[in-house]
Amino acid sequence: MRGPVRPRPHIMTWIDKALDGCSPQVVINDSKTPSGRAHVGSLRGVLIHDALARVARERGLEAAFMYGCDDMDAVDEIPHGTGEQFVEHLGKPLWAAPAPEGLRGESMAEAYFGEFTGKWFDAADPPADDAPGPFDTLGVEAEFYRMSDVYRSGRLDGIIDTFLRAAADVRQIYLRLSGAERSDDWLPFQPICERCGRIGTTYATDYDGESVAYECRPDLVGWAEGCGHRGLISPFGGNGKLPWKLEWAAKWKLFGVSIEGAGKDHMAASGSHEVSSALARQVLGCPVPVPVPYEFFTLGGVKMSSSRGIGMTSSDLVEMLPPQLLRYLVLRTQPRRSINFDLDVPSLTKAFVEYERLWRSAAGSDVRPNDSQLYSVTRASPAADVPLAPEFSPPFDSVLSLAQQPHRQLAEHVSSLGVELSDADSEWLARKEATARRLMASSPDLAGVVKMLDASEAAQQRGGLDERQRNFLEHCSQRLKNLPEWDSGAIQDALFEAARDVGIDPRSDAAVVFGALYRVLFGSETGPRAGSYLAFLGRHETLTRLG
RNA sequence: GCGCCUCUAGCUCAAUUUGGCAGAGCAACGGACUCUUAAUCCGCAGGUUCUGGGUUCAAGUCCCAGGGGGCGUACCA
Repeated sequence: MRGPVRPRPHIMTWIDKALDGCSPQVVINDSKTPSGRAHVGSLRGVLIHDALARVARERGLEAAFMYGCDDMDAVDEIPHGTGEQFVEHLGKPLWAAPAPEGLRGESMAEAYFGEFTGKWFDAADPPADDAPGPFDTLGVEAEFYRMSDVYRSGRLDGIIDTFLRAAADVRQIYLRLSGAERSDDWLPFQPICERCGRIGTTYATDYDGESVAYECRPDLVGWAEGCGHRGLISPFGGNGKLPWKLEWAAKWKLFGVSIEGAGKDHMAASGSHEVSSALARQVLGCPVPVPVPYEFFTLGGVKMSSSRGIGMTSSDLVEMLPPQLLRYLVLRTQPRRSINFDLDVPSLTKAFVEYERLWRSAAGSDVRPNDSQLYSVTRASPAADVPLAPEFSPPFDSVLSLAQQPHRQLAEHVSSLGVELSDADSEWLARKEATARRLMASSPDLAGVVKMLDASEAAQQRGGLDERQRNFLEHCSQRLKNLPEWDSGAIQDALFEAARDVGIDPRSDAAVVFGALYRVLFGSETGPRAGSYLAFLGRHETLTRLG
C-alpha cells in the first residue's frame, strides 16, 4: 500500500556520518608524498576531504582543510621518467633532491607537489603564467603546509620528545600490531645525516633528552646506501623526522585533526592506520580522527602506479574534464566502493547526461535532499545559488562528432541552427567541446566513432569507387548544392533521388550508394545515418568531399 | 593469514550510505516512416537480486554461515 508521493527525508550520507558529532571547529587533514607524478587516483582523497569541508561550512561549522606536502620523506626510488642521475639522491629528503628535468620547481618535492596541486611554496619560482592550478580549477580550498617547515618551526619538538622517551612503548606497539620486531636500542627517529644528507639510511639510538646518537648505515635499507657516518645530533628543529606512522599520529595531535580519510592501502588490518591510531591513543593521549577509508579510483580499469608511471596524471585529467564532471564522477560513489571510469565516448556521453540530470534536479523545486548535497559538492566553486541547468545541451557524442571538423566552431554551428544560448549555456557547451577536443588529441582511435577524412583523402577514396558510384556522388553533389533547406529530411530525400537518377534502387542497393558516401566521408563501408550526419556536417564540408 | 570491496536482465551498471513498487542504457525481438549498414519514433520481452539460514508487517539492502571474483596489506612511506 502506497500513499501519494511524499518528499523523501534526507538519508544520512557518508559525509553526514563523518561530520556527525564534530564540534563547531572541524579540522580536516590530508597529505601527499611528492615522490613522483601524481596519477588520477590521488584525486579521490582530495575531493573527499574537500567535500567534507564544504558541507561542514554549509552547516555553519568552522572548517579547515589542511593539505600537507610530505617533503621530509626520503627519496626511496628513482622517479619514473627520470634518469640515473637520481641515484646519488636516493635516501635524501624529497626537499633536498633536485627537480627532475622539464618540471618547474626548485626541488623534487616542489616539482611534484606543485604539478599536482598548483601550490608553489617557493616565491622565487612562481608559475610562468596565471593559469589556475589543478586544485583551483577543481574548486578545492585547502590550506597548504610543508612538513619540512613544520619540523623546522619546532612545533613538533614536544611530540618528538614524547615519542623518544616512550620508545619502548612504540616498539611494543609495532610488535603487537604488525609483528615488526625492533631491537632494544632502536629509536623512532630518523636524523638527516650531517655528512651525506640522507634521512632514509640513519639509525638512531641513545636519547638523553637533548640529542640522539646515529649511524648512517650503508645497509639499513635496500634502496639507498648510507655513508657510514656516526654522529650526535639534536632531534629537534628539522634535523630529522619521525617515522611515517608516528608522524601521522603527531600531525593529528599537533593540528587537532577531527577527520582524516585514507586510501585502502593504509587501512588494512594491522596496517599503518591501525598502528598510528594506537600510537596516538596510547602514547600521545590524542583521539583518532574520524576515519574515512576510501577505495581506488581508476581510469579504464588500469591499475595506477605513480612509481611505474602507469596511468594518466592527475593534472592531465583535470585539464581534460570539466571540473564539476570530474567531481561528480568521484563523489557520487561512496568512498568504500571502487570507481572505474572509462575515458571513451559512450561513458563520457552517459556521464554528461547523468550530471545534467542531477543539475536539473538540483535546480528544480522538488529536489531530494541527498541530490542537493551531491550537487553542492560537485560545484566547481562553492556557492549557495544553483544556476539553471542548460536548456540546450547536445549530447557529448554529437559534440565530438562536430568537433572532428577542426575549422568549425561549435558555437557558430549552434547559432546557425537558430538556437540562442544563454551565457551559462554557451560556457557549458564550450567545456563540453573542449573535452571532446582533448579526448580526440589523447586517443586517436575512438571506439565506436567514425573519423572523418579531409578533402584530399576523400578525393583518394573517390578514385577507388566504381563508375556507378562516382556517378551517384556527382548527382548527390548537384542536388545538395541546390537544396533550398539544409535539413536532414531534405538531404536524405536528395540522396535517394540521386540514386534513382543513376538507376540504382536505394532500398535494395543501399550498400552501393551509402557505401560510396561512407567511403568518401570516413574511408569506411559503414557509417551513421547519412541525412542527419550531413545536416550536422554542413553543406560546404559535404560538397568538398563529394568532389 | 588478516582487512576491504563485489556478485542484480544477454552485456555494463542503478536502486539514494539506518529496509518501503527491482530500474536504466546498450543488445535482442516486433512494428512504423517510399528516408540505410550504426537514424528517429512506438511497442514487446527480459529476474529464484550467487547459495542457505535468520530478523522484520516488509530484505537486493540488515545479521550469521558458505561459495565465486577483485583489491589491499606483511619490513618502507
